[in-house]
Amino acid sequence: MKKNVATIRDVAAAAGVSTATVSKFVNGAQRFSPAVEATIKEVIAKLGYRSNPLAQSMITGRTRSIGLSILDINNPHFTSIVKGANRVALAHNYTLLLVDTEENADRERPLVEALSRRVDGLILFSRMVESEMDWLMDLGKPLVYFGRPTRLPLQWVSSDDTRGAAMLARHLLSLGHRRFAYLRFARARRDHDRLDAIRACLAEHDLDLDVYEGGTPTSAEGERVCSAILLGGNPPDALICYNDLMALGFMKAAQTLGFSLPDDLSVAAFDNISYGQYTSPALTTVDMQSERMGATAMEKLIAAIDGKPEPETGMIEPQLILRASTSRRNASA
Amino acid sequence: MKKNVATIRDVAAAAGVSTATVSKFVNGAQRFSPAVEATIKEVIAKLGYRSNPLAQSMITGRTRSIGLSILDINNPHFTSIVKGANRVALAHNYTLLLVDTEENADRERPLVEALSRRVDGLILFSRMVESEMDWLMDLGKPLVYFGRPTRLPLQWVSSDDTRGAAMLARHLLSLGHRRFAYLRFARARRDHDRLDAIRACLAEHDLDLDVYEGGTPTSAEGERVCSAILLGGNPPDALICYNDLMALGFMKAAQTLGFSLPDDLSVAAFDNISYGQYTSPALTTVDMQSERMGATAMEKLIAAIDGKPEPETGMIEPQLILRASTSRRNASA
DNA sequence: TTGAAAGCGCTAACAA
DNA sequence: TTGTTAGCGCTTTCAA
Repeated sequence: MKKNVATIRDVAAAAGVSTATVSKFVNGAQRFSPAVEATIKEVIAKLGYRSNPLAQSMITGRTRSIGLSILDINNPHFTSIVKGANRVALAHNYTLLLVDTEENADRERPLVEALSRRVDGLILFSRMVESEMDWLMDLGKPLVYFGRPTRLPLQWVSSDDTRGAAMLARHLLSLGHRRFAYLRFARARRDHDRLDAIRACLAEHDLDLDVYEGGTPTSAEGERVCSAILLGGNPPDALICYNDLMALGFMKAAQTLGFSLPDDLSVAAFDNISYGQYTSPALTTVDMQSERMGATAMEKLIAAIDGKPEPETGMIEPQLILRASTSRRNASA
Repeated sequence: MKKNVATIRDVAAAAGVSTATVSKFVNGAQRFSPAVEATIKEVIAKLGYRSNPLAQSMITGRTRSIGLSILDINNPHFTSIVKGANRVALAHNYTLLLVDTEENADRERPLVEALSRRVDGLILFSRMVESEMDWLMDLGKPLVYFGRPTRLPLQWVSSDDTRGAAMLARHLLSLGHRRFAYLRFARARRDHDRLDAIRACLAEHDLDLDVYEGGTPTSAEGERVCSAILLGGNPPDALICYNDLMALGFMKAAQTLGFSLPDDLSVAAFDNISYGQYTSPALTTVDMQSERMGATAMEKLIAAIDGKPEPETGMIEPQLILRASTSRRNASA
């Protein structure tokens, strides 16, 4: 199996030129006499030579790869981000190195530190609290962060969660809902933005918000919490979930409990993962433009690597997607 | 931003020892006099030294990373595979490099060739026809292939598609269904196994199979094909789709067309992606054990890298998951 | 137990 | 247009 792969020296020897010449040829660095060009080309083909990217990187200091750290590869929100980032990376001839920290903040640092030595730049989704992220600055690599850092001078890309949550809350208010609940996921920073924005909207109408704690941002958790929300003595007529996954689980459990959606209550969430279309009722959601977020982050990072300025804001506008899981409040409910 | 990171020489100089000593210390290669050990440790901490994995790999020829090439990161089947593979890789202290070829066979070769130089081994999901895959053998790296190669002497991991499809077909037969249709995705090799197995089961009962061609293994394609299947003049009373994604799309479109599932027809598919639980009716499916497949592939690959024998078969047993999208044939239909 | 020295495969001045 | 030379940061004999 293990072949002894041809090195640049083998090519140089066989072609009767110096390694420098071969190197320049391979990198298209200059023009050559037809004779030399022909022989080099031929020898390379014959030997099946391909330059060793590791050796190349050692000298140039560039790896042509980008590290992307996400929180859960099974969450479609993140795969869309990866998709967007990957497209841009490919277009710029970069390879993507992916790390999945599995929502485990402790695992992040070692993984990212190891990753950082193999790439030209990093894009990070993190659950670490900002006060414990100073080490990021010592990595010595360009970096783009998902979310808005308050203290660290990091490049960032963020969805406008405040805006998105407000849009959703206002829409539900306009449908006549008055008893609101929010199923949160407090470890996410965006959760706090969403919660605050929803509260603010409701406050304008002198309405309260019931808040339920979700332990993980998953459909299983949505299922688990369902009975507490619906049978806990103070059922809402509109529920907002931290993300679509939780809403999917919640809706299934609610229907199992005999509730009818959206007649008994409206349900909505965030992300616009595609599977929200396939439930009954289909899920109303706030599209956070995951793929665009990934693409934007990658564009910013590559610009930073190339030393180009990127003054533009990294804030991404969300869009409200209305589907059948939200409807006008049922007067009889 | 760019720090000049400490090298092994900086450490050696500051500690008053040779680089060789530092190297051995870092790699835990031998024992040292307490004095030396203490100073080195101290200097490393002070300088924040971390060895450069690129330089290390150049010499040792090992990168401690694995390349994984998948067909579509937005397909939960593949993310589960990645999850499984990543778990095992992490446990063995390997980093995962991910490549998404986006169902584009032409893109595979350049991406995989580039990847192969940066990793110790490769795990491949491919849409290339086997007759055009000989170049894989020249990569000079251990390799595990998803699916069963007929000619190339590759290590492989595969789901037992023949078995899974037969289980599903027999179950539908036992429910009284007689008019079967299969929505295929012919570019996948597994599709042929499934098709053949379904045909064989039906043949035992002198039944035919209507076959519809899907262009992509996506929910959008399932939606698109729906009307042709249901309103094409020969509607089935049981439809099997190549994968869950297609079934999700199909079911939504069928309900939009006014069909009632599973009363008007039973629908089932393959993969057991989690979103099949959240549709109404929930989707009957064949669990292909995606996560296990990923884990098994990684285990085999790491064993191969370590030069250990791995004689065990890579065939993975599927499991039929019964849900509400399949039911006894409705006599009035 | 420690160090000197020779590279790994390649690029980047600088000369020719 | 081509070649010489000196490394990148590290490991690895081999000798001390």
